[in-house]
Amino acid sequence: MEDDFDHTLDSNYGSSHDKVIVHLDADCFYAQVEMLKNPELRTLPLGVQQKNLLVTCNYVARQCGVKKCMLVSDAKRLCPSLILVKGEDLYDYRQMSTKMTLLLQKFSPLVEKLGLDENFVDVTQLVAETLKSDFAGGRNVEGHVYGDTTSMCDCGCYERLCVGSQIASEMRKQLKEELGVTCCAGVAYNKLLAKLVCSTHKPNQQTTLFPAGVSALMLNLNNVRSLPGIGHRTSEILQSLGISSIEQLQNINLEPLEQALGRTMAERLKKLSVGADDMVVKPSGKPQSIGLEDGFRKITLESEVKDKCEVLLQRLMILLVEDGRIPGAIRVTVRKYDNSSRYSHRESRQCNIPSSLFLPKVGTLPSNAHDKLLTSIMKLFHKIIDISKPFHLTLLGVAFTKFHERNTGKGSITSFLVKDISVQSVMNFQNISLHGVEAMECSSSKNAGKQSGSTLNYADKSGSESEPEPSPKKTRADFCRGSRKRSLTESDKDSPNKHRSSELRLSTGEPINEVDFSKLSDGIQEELMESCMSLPSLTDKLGISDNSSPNTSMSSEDNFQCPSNVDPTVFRELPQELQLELMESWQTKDRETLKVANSSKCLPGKPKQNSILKYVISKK
DNA sequence: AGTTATTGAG
DNA sequence: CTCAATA
Repeated sequence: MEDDFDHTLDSNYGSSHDKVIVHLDADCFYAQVEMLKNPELRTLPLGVQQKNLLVTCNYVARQCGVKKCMLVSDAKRLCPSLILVKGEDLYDYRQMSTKMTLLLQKFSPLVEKLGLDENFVDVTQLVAETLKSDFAGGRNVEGHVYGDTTSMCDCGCYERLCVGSQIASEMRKQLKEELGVTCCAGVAYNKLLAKLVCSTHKPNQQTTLFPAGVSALMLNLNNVRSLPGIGHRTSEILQSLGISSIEQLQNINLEPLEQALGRTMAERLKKLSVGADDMVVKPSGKPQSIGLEDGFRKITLESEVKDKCEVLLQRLMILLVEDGRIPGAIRVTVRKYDNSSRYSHRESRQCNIPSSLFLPKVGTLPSNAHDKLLTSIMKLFHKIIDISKPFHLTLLGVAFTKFHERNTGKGSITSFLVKDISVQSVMNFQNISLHGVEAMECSSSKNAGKQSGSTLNYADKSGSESEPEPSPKKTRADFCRGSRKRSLTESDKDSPNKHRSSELRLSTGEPINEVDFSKLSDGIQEELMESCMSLPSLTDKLGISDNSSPNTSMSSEDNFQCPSNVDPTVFRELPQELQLELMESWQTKDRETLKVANSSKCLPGKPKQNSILKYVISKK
């Protein structure tokens, strides 16, 4: 660990060979999970269905010519015996995805999730340790090697990538043995190449790429569209420049490219085209926003809008409780009817919200939080849509952002109760249904239908902050022998049986208990009381920006905010009730009653790693 | 500096 | 459709 891997000092950043990246991609992920749930399906042709779309299918089905992203009707024609299971509730898939990421984190803390079924792992460190401690010379590649192996690079990458391939093999072995999941893996010295080479041998195989094979791998790509980072828009622009093949992209001059795409994009694409990529494996934490949206044919009435938003909000509250953090702002998104541009012309507005809405009010449950939020949502809506004129919407979305962590210790009684109480308040509201539809693995093949029922989907909380294992000095022996202690029993126990979609699930898997405050012991009552009092002060300090400038276009003005003309230091010390009152009176434009004082920025620039400590310190 | 729009990936 | 990263 005294080795430094400071790539930023390299001049050839992006094309140096000093990292080892493994990309893992689970084979037909949804279908695999379904087969684990019901092993009888293993030998039968199986398809996973969302709406009228076959989002994926197992390899038995593929032998009949069934492909993913087919219409269900077409697939049935091709393979009449095809078994179909609904894949709209993503719960079990998320659960498995989390387990996979957790398992991979034993090899390196640098695990980046891509969707539910892919992971990047930066194993540079583990490779270095292995090379250091393992004197045994013979370096063999596990699995396939892509392309040419004759010419060699002398920077040492050959040995590193060999060890990388062995690590990848061990990862796949453990994923199979402990979770029952088969994966493909790609091993290379950067993310781009690891991902590209991963898919060269499917399924359940792995491939390693050495520098000698890079050129061939790139040139074998069919067109620029298959480069990660080039989507439909960029590929259209490139097309208009007469570029469709990778080779053309490699050879075009930088200037015209810059002209069309801007300097940063142009330079990035040029590098990508020759297999250079300096993207770092960034451990995925919790999402920065949690939202839901619903597409539909038309909505023209305000009352319909309100109804839709209310439903979205209800479901959103569940996700919020599962997430455990407190949002600092809410955003509303709208898509107006527009038959010219098939593409999403969307508009959104957001405003801050007081975190007090999400705290337990002891004794009196926060029944009005919902209404307050709904009011905010409608206000935001009115900023986008002038309802005095007719309007026609095709989509509504609501999302929470600007999260901050709950501030009590993670295992603390309070955090448990807070969670619990929130859950109850949500449940009280109405009964809820958890349902998700996701067009995965499919390049959005038009929801021709109406009512594209809203999707429930959010990143898993496998994140870095839960820090399941600090992984103290892994040696090769460690990962090779693997820790097989875990999981099998665990996953058997909470086996993802028939979870009804209306069932409410906490992320921790803990049961929801009734909590009667008065029955709690005095000590606990006191602790709860105390933390309730301290919560708003801390969270307000962390989460609410002053945003006092009235000139910044559409923002602030109404809705809840930390009163900008109150010294936050003073504000923080006030009792919760008073804080609330201040905020409310401020919100209702009753601003004269507030003392003017200096207002300083409450939020640091980057809410990146949301450690409370960091926030506090950077607040100076 | 903070919001909003666009793009890309799954 | 959800979420991140940019612009």
